[in-house]
Amino acid sequence: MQTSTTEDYLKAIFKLSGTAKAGVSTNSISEELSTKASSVTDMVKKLADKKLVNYIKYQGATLTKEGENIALMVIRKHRLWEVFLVEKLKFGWDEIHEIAEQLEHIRSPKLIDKLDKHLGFPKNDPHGDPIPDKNGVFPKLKMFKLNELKIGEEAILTGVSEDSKEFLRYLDGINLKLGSEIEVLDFFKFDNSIQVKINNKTELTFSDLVSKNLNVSKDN
Amino acid sequence: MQTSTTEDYLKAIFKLSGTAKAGVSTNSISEELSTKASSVTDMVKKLADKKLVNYIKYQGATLTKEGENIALMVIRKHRLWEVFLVEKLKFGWDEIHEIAEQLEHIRSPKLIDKLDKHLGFPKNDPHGDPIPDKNGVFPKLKMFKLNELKIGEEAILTGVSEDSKEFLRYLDGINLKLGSEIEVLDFFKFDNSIQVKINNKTELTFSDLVSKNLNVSKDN
DNA sequence: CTAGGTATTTAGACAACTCTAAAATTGTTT
DNA sequence: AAACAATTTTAGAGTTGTCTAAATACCTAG
Repeated sequence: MQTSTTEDYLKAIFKLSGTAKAGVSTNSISEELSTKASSVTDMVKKLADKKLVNYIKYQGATLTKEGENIALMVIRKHRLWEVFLVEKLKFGWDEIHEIAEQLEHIRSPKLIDKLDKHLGFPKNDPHGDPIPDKNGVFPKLKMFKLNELKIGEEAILTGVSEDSKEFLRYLDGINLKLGSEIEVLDFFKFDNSIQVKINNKTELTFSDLVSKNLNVSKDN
Repeated sequence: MQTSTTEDYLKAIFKLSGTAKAGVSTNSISEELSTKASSVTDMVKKLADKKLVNYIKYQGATLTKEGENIALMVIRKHRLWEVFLVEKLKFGWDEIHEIAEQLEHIRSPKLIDKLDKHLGFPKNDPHGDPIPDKNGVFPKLKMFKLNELKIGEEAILTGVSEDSKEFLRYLDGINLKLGSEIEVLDFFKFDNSIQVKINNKTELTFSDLVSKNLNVSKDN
């Protein structure tokens, strides 16, 4: 039975792994967890002893199958609790992360299944991030360009095709982030511009060029 | 900011204090928490340093005002989470204690207030135990004999006046325990017998003699 | 009122996780 | 390819909470 510290390390390594298969550096883990690099080295060795990570000196850490599974279950719990906090207890999106950081370590498989059911088996957390199912599988999402959606559809921003500095700075300026929820409000035929609502709050209009370069995902 | 171990110790001392003002013995605490007496001595000294308990060697520990307050808040959290688990997640009464033991240590004053509201400000947990309010005050309960209630009223069994073996065995037989909820369904004038529903489940009828000997408490 | 038993405390050690400071390794730059 | 910088690891130590074993205090039966 792993401690909550163990779970924090595995979650951090999972997050930092992304798509790359290279080892996650000691420094990046220490930054993610607000600890010192030397503490990370110690812990990663212990996790390697428990077969939760693969570790080669000076080359960082990767998760084993088992370590990844634990990380996914922690993420599942974190995101389900976030849904609970927002939907049921009416917390604002900004207030929930810290509380979910604590709740994610509650140990009881039955609890999390019942919570999942109580919430109606949500597929995404309030930030739009997907919630792994009980087998650790992320719900399958279909990828689109934003300009391929129809009026009324909602999707999550999952990437951009164009990554010039100007473009990224533009997205930053309008506070559009990976994971943001985009709802298509209207679509103007004459110039192919598109009116959207971001995160259920901000309404704005994108030119055809912008919307072509935004990759979004939609539940199926 | 106290650790969850600290909270466990304070809660244990609170429980063991009861009405008596005498110090709680080292041994009884160690039994309550499944640790060794020597560990308790160590911890109690540390709690005394933090002004959470009064401790005199060989004479046990009592809570300070501050220690008692923390204990009450932990109990409040524990019991509110128990209500949540039963009412919202549909757990059985027998399954919730262990989970609530974990949830009671989640730190966030706002969380517990919102949970309280979400649950409709319950006054009792599923076992019938009273839930302290946010100032640490137990809801005041009025004591009655069961036969003094009116039709439609609900109350919690808090004691018995008659404690013969037969009587207690009878209560045991019908699965009526301290903390059980009793709702008065009907009242028969001709023999003063009373029809009740126990824990929202079982309906049965008590003779006048039985109902006179059941002490119950009702919110005011 | 004292001997023996029980409860409690002390002493020393351990496990998990953290830190600082110093040493080792890698990698970058000219 | 040598030297400097950045990263990573090691060594040694601290904190919190636990344990075992031994010492001490308390209490009660004879």
